[in-house]
Amino acid sequence: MSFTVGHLAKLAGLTVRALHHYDAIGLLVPSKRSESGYRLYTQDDVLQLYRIQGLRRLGLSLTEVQTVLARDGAMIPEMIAQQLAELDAQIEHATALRSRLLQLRERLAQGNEPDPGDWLATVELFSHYDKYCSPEELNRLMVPGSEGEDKWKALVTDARAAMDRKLAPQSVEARALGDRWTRLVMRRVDGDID
Amino acid sequence: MSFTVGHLAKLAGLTVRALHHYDAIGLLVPSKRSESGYRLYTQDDVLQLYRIQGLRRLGLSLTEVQTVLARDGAMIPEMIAQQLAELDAQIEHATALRSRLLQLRERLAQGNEPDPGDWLATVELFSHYDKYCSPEELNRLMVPGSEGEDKWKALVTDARAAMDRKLAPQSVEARALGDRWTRLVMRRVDGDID
DNA sequence: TCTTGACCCTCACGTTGCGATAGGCTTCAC
DNA sequence: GTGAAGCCTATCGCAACGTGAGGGTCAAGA
Repeated sequence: MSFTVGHLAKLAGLTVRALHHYDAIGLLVPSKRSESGYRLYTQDDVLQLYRIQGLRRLGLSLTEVQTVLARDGAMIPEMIAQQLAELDAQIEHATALRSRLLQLRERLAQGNEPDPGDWLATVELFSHYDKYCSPEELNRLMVPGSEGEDKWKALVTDARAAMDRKLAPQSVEARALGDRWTRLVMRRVDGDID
Repeated sequence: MSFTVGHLAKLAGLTVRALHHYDAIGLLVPSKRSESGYRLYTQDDVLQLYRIQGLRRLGLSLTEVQTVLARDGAMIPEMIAQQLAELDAQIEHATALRSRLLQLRERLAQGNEPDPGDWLATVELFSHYDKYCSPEELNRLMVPGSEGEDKWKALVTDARAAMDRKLAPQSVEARALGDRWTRLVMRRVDGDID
């Protein structure tokens, strides 16, 4: 009693190509081949495939599935813990991104139908705000004690105020801000600090 | 006033290789080259890179960024909506997976330190339960009105009861269940229904 | 018997966003 | 003038298959 790839694929709800792939990487090698070279899967193979699918449904990669099966299922608790940690990180990340998008959408909606170009500028400003006002990025560029430190702080303060006032991105003031900022950064980079 | 790749990379917080890549795919082609072939980025290039990074921080792929920039930022609202939808789906998926893992962990913890092999069996059973007791999968295999329909229903009921009783996966009863299930599925697939 | 259709086989390239070499110029500072 | 950075192009690698291309195999019907 054995299955061809097509049968097994239908049975397991995946494609023939996927089974070919599993075979190629050694994850599920059919126990037999017909004389003409057809893959023949036995009942044990089917069971193994179920195990594979079970682990995949827990979010493991094919490689991870392979090692878990190789170790005969020891270390499953560790895998679960790891998966949970990754999932939590993922969820947190996605949630943060989501709230950022909501915030941006609101901001764009308030500016009553601006130029298409304005949207881009807003996104750009928005992302700068996000990027350079985060402590991490500030630390990266603002080596404490270096010459321009106070200028940076002033600039950041001004920029933050501008964002809060919802300064039009095309305005003279906004351009001036961008200019100040560009000049500072260029000095950093040209001076090759870091 | 222009930047070399290295400078721009440091400035933007990404690698030289990434900028090479952006160049290769036409996302950010430096406006100039030095005589010896060095990439030289102008201020406008830098601004474009900021736009790119802004859009990337919203979760867009490089291709999406490219089309948004090509259309001069029109369709940003649509992109936002789409991103939000994808994020919601992602969050939902991750959350579901998370709760599944928690459930499994609990189940494994309750079985006081079983064989390693038992873990695998439990995962397998668990995943079957998950898979074949979901309405979607049942529909796929259980063509209504077909001959074995009632047998399937009985089997599913028994399996569900077994899961609830936390039947040991190695027990005779569990094996019998697995057998019944295998036989039914094989009839389906061999009979080439679908 | 021949043929048709539904299978099966083995390559092998495409996807995403770069990382990681390899082999070889250029430029700058000492 | 020479060594250390920094630049160039080109290519392989990664995850998990999708999607053909080109060609055998197998059961059934005309």
